[in-house]
Amino acid sequence: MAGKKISRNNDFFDMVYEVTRLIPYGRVSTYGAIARYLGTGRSARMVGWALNACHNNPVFIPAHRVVNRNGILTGKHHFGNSTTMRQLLENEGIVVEDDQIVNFREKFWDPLSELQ
DNA sequence: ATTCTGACAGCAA
DNA sequence: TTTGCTGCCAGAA
Repeated sequence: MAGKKISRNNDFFDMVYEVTRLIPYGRVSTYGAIARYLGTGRSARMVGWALNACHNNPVFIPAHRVVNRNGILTGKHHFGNSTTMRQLLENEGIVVEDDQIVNFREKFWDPLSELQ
């Protein structure tokens, strides 16, 4: 192999993808929670940036299960149509009203406490 | 190398 | 309560 770098080694991006993949079906997490789990609690924006490039990853990543700390679908505009993210969530039994997850507190999955 | 930007979060008015 | 500004970090131009 003549030094072909498809994806960087375990970068922050891959870490984000890995955690995001661990979010259970029907549950959601937040950018800040993932960032905090990775140790860099103040890089929540980087989590979003990483998910923005998640299409580079061959593995499916349930990025629709990641919302902001208020349970709002701030990244819906990055799923092609503005309704795709909401549909994906509702498909998993999550109720979304006005771009916000209903009973977000109950659906919230925190890697810090769940994965320990 | 320097500057800009962003799928956030926290805090001040 | 809602709105707006600031800090944050890493990648892209």
